Amino acid sequence: MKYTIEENKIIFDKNDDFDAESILTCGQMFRYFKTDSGWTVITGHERANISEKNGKVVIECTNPQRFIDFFDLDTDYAKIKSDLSSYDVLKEAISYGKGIRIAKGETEEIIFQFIISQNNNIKRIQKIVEKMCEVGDKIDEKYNAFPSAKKLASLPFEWFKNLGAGYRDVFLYDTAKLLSEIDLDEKINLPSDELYKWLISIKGVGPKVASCIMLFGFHRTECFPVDTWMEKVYRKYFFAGEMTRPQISAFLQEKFGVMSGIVQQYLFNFAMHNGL
DNA sequence: GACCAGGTCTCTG
DNA sequence: CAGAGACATGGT
Repeated sequence: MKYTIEENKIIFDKNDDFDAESILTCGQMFRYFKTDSGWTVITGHERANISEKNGKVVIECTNPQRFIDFFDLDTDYAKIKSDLSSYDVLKEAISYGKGIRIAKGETEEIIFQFIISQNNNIKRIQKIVEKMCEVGDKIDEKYNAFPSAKKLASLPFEWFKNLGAGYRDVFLYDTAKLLSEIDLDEKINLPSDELYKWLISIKGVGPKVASCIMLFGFHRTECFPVDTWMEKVYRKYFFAGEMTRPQISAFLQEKFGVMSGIVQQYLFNFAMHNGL
């Protein structure tokens, strides 16, 4: 996508390949906020305010380079959508969510946040996440960063109990200890099968959460997370016999290859917002 | 007051 | 390996 950088702003023409609301609310991140002029999104220690003015999209932010990467602006989503539209079953979902892009989240916070997401709803996930951010580094007057694993590992179990996270509190506590003792950067270049095995070895991380972490936290687009919504989608549009969720994931992954994660987001977004 | 939410863990056959 | 039940909490 063509864009220009002016000081702390990324600016480009309003177009069909970028829709802030779709990108932020399609279930790949949790720290976004509706504002008077548009949206605010937080990733790591960076903040962006997205608005539209005179046919331009303006991303005013703490770090333009980070948000060019975060919003994957150098990837050609027009071509991706064009290619994927050869599948009839995807046309409606792509048309509905045409402005979606897969964001590149911060790995560590994605791990914590998707552990919270299991058997939970997005509103409550956000509430718990923001509660955790009370102990995060200050970004500005209004927002804090999500706390680091090291910071979390320094807090007593009692603190986790009071998050309102329910039975997931022990998962968060254990994961904080675990992540504070390793170097996540060493995981970035692991082959996907090894990365997956490592992730599901974490308590509270199963096949679905591991897939989400790989897709949103490691940008492994060959992953196909299957949750309640995707199971419904499978039954309605792809049914090829009774399967468990991991089997459905493998089946669709086989079908869509490296496009899996992107396909999944179009379908998930469409299913969630249209109820199926 | 069930039922569900971007599931996972543990135990069992 | 697949199936069943438990699991905290908050919203319809």
